[in-house]
Amino acid sequence: MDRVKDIPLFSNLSDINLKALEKISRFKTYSCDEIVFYEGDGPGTLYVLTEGVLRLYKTDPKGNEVYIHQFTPIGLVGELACFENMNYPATARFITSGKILKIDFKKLEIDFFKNPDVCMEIIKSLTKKIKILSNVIHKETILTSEAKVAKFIIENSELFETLKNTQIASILNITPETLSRTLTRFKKSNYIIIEKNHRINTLDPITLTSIFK
Amino acid sequence: MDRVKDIPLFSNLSDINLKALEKISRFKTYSCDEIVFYEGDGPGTLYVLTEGVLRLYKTDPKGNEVYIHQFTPIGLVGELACFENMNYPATARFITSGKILKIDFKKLEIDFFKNPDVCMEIIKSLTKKIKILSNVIHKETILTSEAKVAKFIIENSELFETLKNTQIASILNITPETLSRTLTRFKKSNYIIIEKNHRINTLDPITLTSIFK
DNA sequence: AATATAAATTGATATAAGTCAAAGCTTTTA
DNA sequence: TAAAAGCTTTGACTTATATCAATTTATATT
Repeated sequence: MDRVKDIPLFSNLSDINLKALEKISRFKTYSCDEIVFYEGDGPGTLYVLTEGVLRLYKTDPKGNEVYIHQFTPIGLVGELACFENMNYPATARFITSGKILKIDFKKLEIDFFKNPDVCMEIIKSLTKKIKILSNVIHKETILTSEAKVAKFIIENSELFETLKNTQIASILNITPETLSRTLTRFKKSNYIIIEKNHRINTLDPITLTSIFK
Repeated sequence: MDRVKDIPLFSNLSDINLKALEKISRFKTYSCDEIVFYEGDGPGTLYVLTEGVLRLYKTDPKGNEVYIHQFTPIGLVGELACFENMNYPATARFITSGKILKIDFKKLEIDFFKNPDVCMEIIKSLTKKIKILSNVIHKETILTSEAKVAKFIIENSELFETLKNTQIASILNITPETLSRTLTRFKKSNYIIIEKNHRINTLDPITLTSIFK
């Protein structure tokens, strides 16, 4: 994906608009761990993630990362800061290698957004983002650590095979110790079995679900 | 405000669209404490708040209200649930008397959103909402109780005159006891003075700001 | 003004989760 | 395959904030 018109968000643009867009944007490749923008950076650039996994997180006063979300292609990133002309509320860092289309937002014509198809795509993208944020709020304000772990087991059991417990803990914004203790409790209660290859076997999904629902 | 066309979101609609909209919507007045929708309710209705103050909150497993936001006119409410066809993620309750335009979302023509002005207004409304949610996340995941109170004093000192400490505590999602203890500490450190009529006098805004920034 | 009701304060205690440190496992590297 | 590095587990301890209860202070009502 090396062309602007391959991005669904822009696929319905007229050739004129497309040309204009190409003039004010460029693709950039990133390697793993590279930062796209920092929390607090001023706005100005709209990003379209086209390759790789991009992690958004905030940093608390102790310096800990507070996980917000991981984006996978294709998606708009940083539109809040652009549309509301505010600083980025989170840091974006690639956790794989990746590629992004960087758009100079200030040079974007206003009537560009008047294209109904673009509008609809942006609305879709924004509602998707609201859903993500809404889930973050639920996770961080309503769920206990135990409930977070139970929810993760039910909804993402397959990730146990590929992720270390430290990585899961960081996604859940809990410490590895708390995750370990919670898993041990679930094992002792016979809710789960963790097999040799770190595959998780959910014995009692009903009870586990009742912990977070 | 009793007519659909008085709502800015719809002010640019054609007469035909306006007529259609009027057919699938109706105004409803609410008294204080009335619930508009509960967390978990199925979608289907889009709300436009036209009068009053509408509080959105979630409920944690212990039954406590977790404050999300208070909306004042004019604003869209419940669009996430409609656009994403999911259950409402929070409960909406009027804390004053109020009025709302209820729109039957399913009957809304898709090409209705193709109107560029409506689109732009919806995008504006959505980004505003993302900003709100982004702030909620910041407040609830990054700030300590002390930082929440410091931020509230700096950004909303005028509200001390009209709100009881219990109400402020509920907005900050902390207990009245914690708020009281924090204010006492700030008073002892000479950051603030609380005057007779519950007016707050900020003596050291710089230090207070440094607590949450 | 006297009383009743509501709100704020204070102290004691409980609790969930984080921190630190050591020991035991795995995985990677050489 | 041995050594090193990186994870995971476990125990002891700390911390921030909630909870519960009693008291004091404000506000509203008669």
